[in-house]
Amino acid sequence: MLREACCESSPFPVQSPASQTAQSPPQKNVMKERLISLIESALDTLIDDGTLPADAKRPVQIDRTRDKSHGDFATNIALMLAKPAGMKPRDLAEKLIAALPSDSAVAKVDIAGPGFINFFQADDWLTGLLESALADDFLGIGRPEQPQTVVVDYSSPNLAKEMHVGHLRSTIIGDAVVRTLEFLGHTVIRQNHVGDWGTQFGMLLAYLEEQKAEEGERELSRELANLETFYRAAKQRFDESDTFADRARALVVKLQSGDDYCLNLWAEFNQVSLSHCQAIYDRLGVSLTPSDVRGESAYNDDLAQVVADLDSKGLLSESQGAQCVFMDAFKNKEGEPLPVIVRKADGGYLYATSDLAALRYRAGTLQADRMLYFVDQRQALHFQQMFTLAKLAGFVPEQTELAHMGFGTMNGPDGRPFKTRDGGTVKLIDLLDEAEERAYALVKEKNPQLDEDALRTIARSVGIGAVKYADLSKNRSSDYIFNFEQMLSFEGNTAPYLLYAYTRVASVFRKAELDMASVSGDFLLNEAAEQALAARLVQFAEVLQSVADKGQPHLLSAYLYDVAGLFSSFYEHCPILSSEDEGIRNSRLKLAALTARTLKHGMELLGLSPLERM
RNA sequence: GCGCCUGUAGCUCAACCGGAUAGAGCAACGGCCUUCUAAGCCGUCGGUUGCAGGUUCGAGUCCUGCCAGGCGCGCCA
Repeated sequence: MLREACCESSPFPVQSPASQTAQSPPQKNVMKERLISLIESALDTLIDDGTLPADAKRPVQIDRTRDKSHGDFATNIALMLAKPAGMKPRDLAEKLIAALPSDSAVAKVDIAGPGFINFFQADDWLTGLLESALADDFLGIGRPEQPQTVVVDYSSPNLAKEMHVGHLRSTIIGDAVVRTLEFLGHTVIRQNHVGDWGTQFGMLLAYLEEQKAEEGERELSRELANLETFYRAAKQRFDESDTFADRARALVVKLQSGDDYCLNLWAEFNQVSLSHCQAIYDRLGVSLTPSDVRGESAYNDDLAQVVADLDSKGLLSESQGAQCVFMDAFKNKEGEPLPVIVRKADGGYLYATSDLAALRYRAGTLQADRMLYFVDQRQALHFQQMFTLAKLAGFVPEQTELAHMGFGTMNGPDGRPFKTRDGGTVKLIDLLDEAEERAYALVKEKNPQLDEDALRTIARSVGIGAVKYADLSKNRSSDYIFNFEQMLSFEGNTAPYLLYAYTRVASVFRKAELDMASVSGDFLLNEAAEQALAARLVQFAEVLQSVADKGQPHLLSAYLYDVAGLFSSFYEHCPILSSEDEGIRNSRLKLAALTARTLKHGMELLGLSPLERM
């Protein structure tokens, strides 16, 4: 049951970010850095002339404003320094502004409210950013000076069963972050840490063996077509027959000791199970491939060494027959030291042991600078222990960032864990089927004139996209309520709304028989709707950077929803093709082209499939 | 018992390192299609951010204590 907490009895699971390590450096923003150095220079001036005490210098905070009337960026530096300077914040702000070096990127500087300094960026600075985004394959996103190698552990289903809704969040969120990291220029190594090893495989192999003898290969493939049924049948045999159960236990031992016959049987089972997973990935448009699979079994040969190394580092102690590591930071229910058990009294290894082996492999062989684990929030304590221990034992260098990107549970409309009507686990395949069917009905209702192929294509993009987007648009660490009606709605922050916004842009160019790449002329941003859209478009890079830093794709969702809304507003208020003035027409076409590319790239990073028409 | 987490509008969700008037969508109500896809746009209504203190120029955000709920806590994964 790797990566899957026992989820039967947990209607309201934990919702915490609980990443124990520091985040990578703050996102770069050229304008921010520029303003910071201007402010620092002004501070130096005021310190030199004695207005400010010599120890007044501190990190300058500068943020984007929420309200356009406050300019584009604001700093609270005058508020922070007012007390040490013994001045009123607004008076200090005034002196700071007077001391600011002039800069062509800054059009205006204001004092507002209690003493905020607001910066208005110059129009030609903005249009310069727009031009460079439009001219660049990466939409103006610079390449990192030091690309990182990031190992991302995600999806990681249990191969004993079919994928169910519990695997959705890890798979989708992990994939969106992976795509974003790659787009930003980092090297990503996907690790699908599947659960392909453990006692339950004895039961499955025993049943597989039995079925092969009784039914022959053809029936067998039919039987395996539904892994859930197969698992249940095996479990039933295990429970009702002692001889079967004994055989199952014997098979586990043989399997783990490397018996060829067992390994072949095991490989056969896993191949079928993995092909089911891959079919889901393909259907979902998830970038995982068979070569990303490195399951629990891959670490089997390392487990003894992991324990031996812990021992040689003096970390290991025996408790009630088990090999344990006790760390001061972790206490149990009696307030006594809480062990990480790495070897059971019967000699068997555990989940923790293979995770330690994986950590060492990822740091050593894969040379990870950073490791991200997209695993259920309920395993927060486990990962805290693993990360602390891996560094303590020297399996992972101190400077490597280890982060558990935990996520909450997907609940049904009643706020309880999402289940079938009779309380069973919802298979992912069934969920996706229903999403596509619902989308198909909706699309057909809107556009009955479309042919079957077009309907199916649109329904796939909308249906699958809706399911993914519903997840990706929410804060990862919270639980969320899964609701088909809401996610398939054409209104609000949904996949259909975003997809539709893109088709409207695409349609402008189709109508005009123009190539998006061939837009020309200068940006002329006179209308409020144009300015608002433009100002938001140039923020793409910093949004992606924060998605990569925090592992929170909903930041990108929110951004794209915002861009789509600003475009829709622009589209209503600013005629593009019918504009009389050629300069304005060209400018609007350029804005539309950059919007289209931003929306398209953004949606693709989230794993949606944008459509040219719908 | 100890630890972690959550509580924001009737509902579903936002709110960047503590910043300015807590934002969207749905629902309700009212406008806009002879003009680039109305799957759209514009507007109105809706809040003691669970409660009480504290820190701060400033608190949904930090601290303390309550209330409600969830999750985790020795040989499962």
